Formats: sequence, C-alpha cells, structure tokens
Amino acid sequence: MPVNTDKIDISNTYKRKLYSISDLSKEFDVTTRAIRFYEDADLLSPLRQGRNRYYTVRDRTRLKLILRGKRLGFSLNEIGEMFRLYDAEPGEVAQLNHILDKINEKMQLLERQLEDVQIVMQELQEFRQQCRERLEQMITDT
Amino acid sequence: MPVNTDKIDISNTYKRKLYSISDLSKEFDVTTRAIRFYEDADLLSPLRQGRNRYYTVRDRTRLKLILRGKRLGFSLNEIGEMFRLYDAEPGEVAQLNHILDKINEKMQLLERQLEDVQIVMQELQEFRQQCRERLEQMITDT
DNA sequence: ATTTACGTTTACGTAAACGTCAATTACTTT
DNA sequence: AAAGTAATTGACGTTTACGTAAACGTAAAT
Repeated sequence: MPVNTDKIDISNTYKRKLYSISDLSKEFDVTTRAIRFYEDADLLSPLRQGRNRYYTVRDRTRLKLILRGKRLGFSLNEIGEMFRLYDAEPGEVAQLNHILDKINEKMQLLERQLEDVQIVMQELQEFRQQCRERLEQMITDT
Repeated sequence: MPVNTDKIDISNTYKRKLYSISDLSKEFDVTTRAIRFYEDADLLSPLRQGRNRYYTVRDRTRLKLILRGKRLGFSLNEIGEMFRLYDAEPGEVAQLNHILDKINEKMQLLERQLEDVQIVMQELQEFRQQCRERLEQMITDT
C-alpha cells in the first residue's frame, strides 16, 4: 500500500517505506482532514515533496498512538505531552525525575481507567444476564 | 452531608436522603453548572421544591455513572443511551433482543478499551524502566 | 484534450461540554 | 434591617476536534 515513490529521491533515505496521506487515511479509517489536523497540533511531521506529504514508518506509528490515545479519552494535548516525554533527551537528573513523575501520573490515570472499565463491564454482564433470564421467561410463558 | 430537609415535606417520601446541588458538586468535584447541564441533557431529573433542586440517591448514583462514563471517553449522548437501555421496560421479545444487541456492542467497545489500556500501561512501564536505568547510570557515572 | 483521482491551502462552520457573567430570589446570620 | 450565602435562570463565550466548501495544482487514464 505504500505510495509509488519511483521518482522521489527522498524514498530510500527513510527505509524504503513511505505512505501517502490517503494510505494512512484508509488503513486507520480516519479522514485526511484529521491527519492534517494532527500535524497542525504538532503530533505528526511528515516529509514534504513540494506540497505533498509523505509519512514515514515513525509517522505511521505515531498516528496509531494518537488514535489509541483518543480511544482512551485523552485529548490531543495530552497525547502531545506524552510524545514530548518520549522525545525529550534527558539531559539532567532533575529532568529525568520530572519525566518519571509524569509517567507515574499517567499510569495512575490508566489504573483508574482499568478499574472503571472492569466495573462497567461487570455491570453490563449482570444487566445482560437479567435480560437473558427475562427473555427465557417470556418464551417459556408463551 | 444531606441537605437540611426539616421543613420540606417531600423529604421522607424518598428514603430520607436528599442532596443539594452543592452536596453533589463537592462530593464528586464537579461544578454545579455541569450538573445542571447533565439535567438539560436528560441524564438527571432532580425533584423540585420551588426553584431548588433536590437529588435522590438514584440521582447520585446516576451522576456517579455519568462521571465514570466520561472518564471512559463516552459522550453524554452515549451515556444517555445506556440509561435508556437500563430504564426501558422490555415489552416485547424484539425489544429485549435489541437491548441485548446494544449491550454486546458496548461490551465490544469496552474490550477494546481494556486492550488499549493494557497496551499503553505496558509501554509506559517499559519507558519508565528505561528512564530508571538511565538515571542509575547517570548517578554511577558521577 | 479532458475527465478522474488525489492532493493542497484557506477559511469558515459546527457539535459537545461546559465556563462565565449578570440579574434575581430566598434564607440565615449578625 | 443589612449583609452574607447559596441557589436560580438566562445568555453569551470558549475550547476541542474536526467537517465542509471553495479554488487550485499535478499526474494518470480515457
């Protein structure tokens, strides 16, 4: 599905694989508008061949992370913050400790999410059970 | 924390416990504006004593569910849909089957959420591990 | 040569979920 | 009686995350 890069000298430089915006759009079922919006929000930075955008494997991975983050209810800003943590080269000890703090913060959020998901799933299971029993009874009654 | 209901004849009718809007606001750390907004969206329906709102235990539970739903990234509309499923008295078999379908739909979403949370948590753990090792090394180097 | 497909920028529009006044009421406390 | 506190109803403002439309460029296909 990679774009035809025959005439693009940029191609081999980045490990052979480049994706067009519609490649990614189709693969992840997200509009091109959204993808460009993520670029505006500094979450993606595709190569440019003239006006056209070409996405590397790294961009693809990032997009995947963005969408996963969104499914978890994170805002684009929060996702950006995580990216910046990842990319930050930790010069000093203080900086590293700050990153560790941030990581722990995010993990606390996720642990709560995990709880929430489990609670709601259990509630839904009970509700489903009730529905099934009721259904049984309606059929038996007939 | 229940409101003083001495002079309100409504009080005993609803199992003794009534909450004011600020009771709930404080307990769940959400603004009164938000709580009224949820009412506008038909997610809550408090009693009225004149212009004032009084929330029953059921309302409180609902608010808790709303906030949990929001933490999971559900929109107020989706939360409303779930409520309507819960409240619907299933007259016919078809109706019940429809509800069961909806439940299964939601559960699929939640299963994906569960996966996502677990993936991101694992990634964060690895990242944290890297940070710690790097920190170790910086200290050893000194 | 022109239609079709894919891409671009610019810019305005929109839905959701509240925030933020402002003006008013009602009760309590001093 | 005056002041303070908590609640109310509008109504407009704001942020986020895109959608949508216009107007244009480029390249392949018919």
